[in-house]
Amino acid sequence: MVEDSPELDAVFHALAHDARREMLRRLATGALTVGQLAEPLLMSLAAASKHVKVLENAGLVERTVMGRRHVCRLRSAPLAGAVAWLRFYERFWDERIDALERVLDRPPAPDPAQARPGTSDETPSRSPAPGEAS
Amino acid sequence: MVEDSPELDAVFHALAHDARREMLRRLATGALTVGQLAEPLLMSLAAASKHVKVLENAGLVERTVMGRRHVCRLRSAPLAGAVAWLRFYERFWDERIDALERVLDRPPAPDPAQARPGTSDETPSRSPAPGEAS
DNA sequence: CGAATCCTCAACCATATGGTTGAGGATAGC
DNA sequence: GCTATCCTCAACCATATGGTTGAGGATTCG
Repeated sequence: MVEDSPELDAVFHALAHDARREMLRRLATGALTVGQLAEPLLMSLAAASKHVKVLENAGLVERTVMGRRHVCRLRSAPLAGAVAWLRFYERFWDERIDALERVLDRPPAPDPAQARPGTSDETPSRSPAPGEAS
Repeated sequence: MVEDSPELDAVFHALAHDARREMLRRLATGALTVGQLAEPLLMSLAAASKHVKVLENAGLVERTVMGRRHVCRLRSAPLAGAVAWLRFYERFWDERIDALERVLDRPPAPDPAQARPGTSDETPSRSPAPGEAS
């Protein structure tokens, strides 16, 4: 029942550190070596190397060894899985759409599917929410 | 320098564990007590309680103490921030790989190794990326 | 060749995570 | 009041994370 998703674990974990998000952000502008990725970060090269490995482990970075340097490229496919997971909750923040649009500096999505809060078919033992009425 | 985002750190970290994602999934169907959240998980109540606290810390769960039970409600707003961050990378997995190539360094070769950054003083071309600061 | 460069590896350290158990505070129910 | 229930807290343990330094393999350059 408790469907395990080690892949999602790895992706979210990789994103849970600012240094790694920073690396991805910079990789979005083009391939970079480990040394270049490490440069702006205030940590040793070895530490940055570990972060790269975490990203690689999550499938977010692809490494190509070119002689003595390791060139890293962004592989964003795994992020799609993360977004897919998050998308499920979009309907729940509709009450705060304004907040969402404030963060997204882009025009909001038209209207994906349903914007209604939970009324769907999926009603997994919706317990009476004890204490709801006191 | 490396702009810190403790909020994003907390959200992504909260999502990086299957038990916590499972909790959010179930909370999407309605408010649940800590005990109910813990029930399907194969761990002690105390352990589940810690997970709830992690979610709470990330702002993903709102707790209302009702007598002796703690009722948890989903607060999905922080997820919007996570999605906003991820959305930036949509262009890269959206079959618009050409966009990547375009942003890629000046060398037009498809081989990322061509991103050969100078011999001595490399100058990684920094295209505008969100929140880029170094 | 010899030296500089890029990067990983291994050892080490401090702290965080994720789990357990046991104690117990606060309520609810009898 | 007494007891059962719900949940947190504290202590403890094992392992993971995130950082350091030092050694050194592999390349590239002079």
